[in-house]
Amino acid sequence: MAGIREQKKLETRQAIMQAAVKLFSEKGFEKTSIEELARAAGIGKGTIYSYFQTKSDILHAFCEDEMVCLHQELTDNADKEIPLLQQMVRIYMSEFRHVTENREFGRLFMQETAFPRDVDLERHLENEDNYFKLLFPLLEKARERGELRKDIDLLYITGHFYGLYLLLVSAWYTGRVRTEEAETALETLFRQAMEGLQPHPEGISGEGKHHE
Amino acid sequence: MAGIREQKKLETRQAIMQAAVKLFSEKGFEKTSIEELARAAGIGKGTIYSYFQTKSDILHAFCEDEMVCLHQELTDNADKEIPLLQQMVRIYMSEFRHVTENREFGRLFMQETAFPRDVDLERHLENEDNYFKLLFPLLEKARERGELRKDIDLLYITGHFYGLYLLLVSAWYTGRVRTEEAETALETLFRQAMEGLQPHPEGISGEGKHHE
DNA sequence: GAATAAAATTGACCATAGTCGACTTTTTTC
DNA sequence: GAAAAAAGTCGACTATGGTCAATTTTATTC
Repeated sequence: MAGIREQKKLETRQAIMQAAVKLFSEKGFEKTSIEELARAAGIGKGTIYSYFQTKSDILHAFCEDEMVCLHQELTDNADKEIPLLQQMVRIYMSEFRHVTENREFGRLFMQETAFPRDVDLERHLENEDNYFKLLFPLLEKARERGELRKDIDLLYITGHFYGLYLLLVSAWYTGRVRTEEAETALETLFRQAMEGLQPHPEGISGEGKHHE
Repeated sequence: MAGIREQKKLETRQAIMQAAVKLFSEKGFEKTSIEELARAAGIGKGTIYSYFQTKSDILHAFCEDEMVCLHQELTDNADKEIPLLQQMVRIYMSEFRHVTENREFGRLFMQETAFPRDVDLERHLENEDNYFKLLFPLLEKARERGELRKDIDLLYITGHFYGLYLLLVSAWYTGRVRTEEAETALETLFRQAMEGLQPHPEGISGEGKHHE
């Protein structure tokens, strides 16, 4: 019976994660010691390190679980027919809400996601690939509908949206954008990215170039 | 005579910074202990904490010195007459080179810059303001030349460029962009942001800059 | 220049992230 | 089912970031 062991491993991991979520939420990440966490999970301190390499790994594991769940949800609910702009706002706002739900969790997650340590690269790239799998079909559809230029690599397109998303989260952490304003801000940024920052050649959509 | 004391304070700070740069470069940030650093600077461990609040503060102090220096340089060398696109590429590439010169330094700096801890907010905002002071005049000039839409807030314009810069650095840390490719990638992204991601109404490919 | 006040320095000390070899439990082998 | 092997658990131990009361150095007052 090779089952008992694996069963137990899963349960222990669960116990750690549950204790972590509870304690981190109650007292914050920094204020929770590993020893305390171990006690709360009903195991020894050393055991934690056979499930996670570092303290922040525990946090990341949680965030990643959330993200996987979120991606699944997004994949299922993706409405491929509404305009790309709205699709993107919807997707990134879901992520935004998850990330900013707990300020400290989110900060560590973003720091690690945007500028990962070399140790975490592999895990990170895998995660990123999931993203592309989610986004590319949507972008292709949008392109077919004529909403996207055909001379820009899809990777670059995702880059534009992701860059602006990073900006939004950054602005949230510096207090320049409040939670309530976030969606409007993101939509504005995305729309501007679609339309371009330079004036439109023949004064088409919306804005004039009235000189002086 | 109130001079001796202040003189010494400056010298000690210098000594710490020098030792830090040396040791951090040689052995990396994590591997250098505060005690070691203190010995190298010829002072006691506790003294360091009357100059810097935390270990990473030492790193940030260094990075900020660099940045101030860089900003000065950029302000002096800014050529307000060349196209905005090139100005922006030049500015952000200078910063990119500084940040990526030392991988580990840069990572911590970016993590803290993009998603600052609440403790560091004030310092961060001050830094950001310097940025705006550098960029706004350039953007205004560009706008006068008809290179920028007039219906977008300048803050948003800087946001677009900064977001794409964040993306570039992020892509560098994940290995998706190599150092040699960075400038081309950034220029491409910036140009696309200027032109917009959606097809141009009259099939004009974006060169439609009838200036002069 | 002696006495006093203020500022700066220090290293012993504390808390805790992470390690490691001894120990316990499960699985495999015969 | 007993013995050996493998996998998992544990907490004492190490290393280090950060604190603080005692000490030394500098400035001020008379």
